[in-house]
Amino acid sequence: MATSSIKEVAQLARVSVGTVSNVLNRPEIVSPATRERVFDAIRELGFVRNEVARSLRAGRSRTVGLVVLDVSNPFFVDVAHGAEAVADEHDTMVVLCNSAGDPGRERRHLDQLEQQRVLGILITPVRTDDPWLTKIAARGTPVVLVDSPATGLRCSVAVDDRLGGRLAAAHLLERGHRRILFAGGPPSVRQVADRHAGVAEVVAAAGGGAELVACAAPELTVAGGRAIGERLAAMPAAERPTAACCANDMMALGLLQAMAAHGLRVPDDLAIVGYDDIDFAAAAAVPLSSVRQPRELLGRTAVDLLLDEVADPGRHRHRQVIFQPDLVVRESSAPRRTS
Amino acid sequence: MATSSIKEVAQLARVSVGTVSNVLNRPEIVSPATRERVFDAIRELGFVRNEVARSLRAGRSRTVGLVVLDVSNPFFVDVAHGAEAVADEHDTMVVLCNSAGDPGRERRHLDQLEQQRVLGILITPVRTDDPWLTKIAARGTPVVLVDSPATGLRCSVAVDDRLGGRLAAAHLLERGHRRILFAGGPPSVRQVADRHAGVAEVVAAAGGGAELVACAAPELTVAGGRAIGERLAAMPAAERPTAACCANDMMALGLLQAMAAHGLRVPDDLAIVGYDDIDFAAAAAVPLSSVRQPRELLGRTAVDLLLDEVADPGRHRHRQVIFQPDLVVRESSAPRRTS
DNA sequence: GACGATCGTTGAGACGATTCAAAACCATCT
DNA sequence: AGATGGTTTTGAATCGTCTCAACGATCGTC
Repeated sequence: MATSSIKEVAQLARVSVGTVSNVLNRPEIVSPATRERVFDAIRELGFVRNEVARSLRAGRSRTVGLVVLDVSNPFFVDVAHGAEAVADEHDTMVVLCNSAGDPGRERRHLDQLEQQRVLGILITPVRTDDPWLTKIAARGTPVVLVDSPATGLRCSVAVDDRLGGRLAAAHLLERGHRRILFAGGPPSVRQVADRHAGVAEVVAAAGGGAELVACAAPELTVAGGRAIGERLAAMPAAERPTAACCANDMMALGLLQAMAAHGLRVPDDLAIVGYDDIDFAAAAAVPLSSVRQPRELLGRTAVDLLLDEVADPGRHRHRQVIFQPDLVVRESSAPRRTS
Repeated sequence: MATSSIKEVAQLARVSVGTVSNVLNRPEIVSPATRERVFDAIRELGFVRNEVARSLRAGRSRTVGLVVLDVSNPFFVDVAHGAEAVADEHDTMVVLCNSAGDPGRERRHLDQLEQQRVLGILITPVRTDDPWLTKIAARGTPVVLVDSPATGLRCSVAVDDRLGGRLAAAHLLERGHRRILFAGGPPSVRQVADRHAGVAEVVAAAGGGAELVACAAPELTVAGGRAIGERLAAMPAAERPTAACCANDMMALGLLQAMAAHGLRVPDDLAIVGYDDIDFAAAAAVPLSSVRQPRELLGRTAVDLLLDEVADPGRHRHRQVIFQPDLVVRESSAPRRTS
């Protein structure tokens, strides 16, 4: 019942603790007979390695922290999945922490992770370039920004959000839409600002009477999208935009639901393009066109960068990886049957 | 850069390590002057407590593991949220692990948590009564089952799924439906089996030509619900059930989407009742009626039970807490306008 | 000025695993 | 018998923190 230690295993197997440790870590240098005796003892005692002691001795734990903005957003779940896959290969654990967009929660998680002496921290920060992150890194815990570009001081993986915005807008313009809505969220969120900028850029360059209407919800959630949808439905049809770029898929889903609730058809009355291409997007009542991000790859690459830094901090060069998004066209922005 | 230890702090503050430890843990027994000197040293060195060493010394880490079936299901996110709230109050961390319904992944997570010497493990197991859980508990890591009733051997928190099924079915019968579908998933999942049983019980007792049709998807996901919806849409209208109870809200959403895609109206052509009452349910295109579970409370209670056991394993008595679900009626099962 | 009592501070073990230089063992050959 | 070389095994030191018995001041009291 009380968990047994290496010492008790040694006693039972009549060897020294050093030998037990060798059996555990380099079994090949231990003679087969001894090895077997030790394994028997381990089995008999139900010995479970104490990772805490290992970590103390090693000076670091075999764990990386991943702090995300919203665990309920499937986008981050997928990022986490990718991170876990790579971490697994390196016998490392990922602990998922949810800041929920709250700087206080984020800070508490960071403190805990630092105290746990994690290998490193992957984070989508609430505020870009929080000086606290620099302090943490300076104290020896590498930090990699996820879905957020860094300056040369550290590693980061991100997706070109401006390009994503351009892709979405260009697609809608090409489909003949002239009055386009950007359904955004808090402009303090960099991802939103960049996507908006991309859309604006293309619309401005289009000419031919193309114009952009912006509308922001307080949160990047389904509810936020619904709220914007309500406002849209209340507009006279003539003034209403004919297409919408959404800051993310959750909002796009909300918008879609609001349209359905008011008897407006998608894409006929309103074409919609989401962002993230979460699995829900393809499965929506009207399958959503969306800007796809390499979600798992983001996670995988983040861990790669982190482990590279950990393996040899001397040789390591900070890199800022930027991926290209691409557009997945589905029914929600199909060519307009009307007019 | 190299993180500094209590020893260096002591040196800089010209006190013993014991005193630094006292400042950290019982500041009131240290004289104000010394205390200040130590705090200054801590600040100057950017000292960060080493939780690993603390855990080793204490014999356990201030962490509980929470292993869930599916992080992308908002139900579990909410459970985790509740757990975290209580854990926070006790200066404890929750690490969220996703088994994704895979026994192998579950097992790996359990091993890791045990090696980390967590305070205890909260788990929604893939298979009920996995003997491995008993072994873990016997070795000294308390286990609490979540959303799954236990026998007297350990604590558990769960919701009466049979009752939930009865509530959903009774509601639909009361609305005049006679041909009712149960949209389920893998019958090996206890929650599904119980909900099904509850529905079946009430339908059987109803008489008046009430009948139950069962249809199972391979997964309790949106896609699973869609698949069932496709089959439904393909049926001649006369044979089609007029109402559906779903094993969870994800499936209900999928079903709803499939209906919309085929031009069938909810609730007129098909009334739908979901299960879990996740936030998406209320925000769906047609707001979903659903059986509500006290999600956060499940998490809160699980941690309470766990910490009670940890605090005094001697006095602790295992308890099996069962909550009552209740039905939330929304548009998706509104009275039928037709006939 | 001796004796306690009180209050702060100290320092020596733990905790459990890893590491590594040194010791022990064994077989073989001179 | 002794030297040689190779393989196994050992045991002490270490990681950073906490705990607790013991120690030293300081003060009041008689």
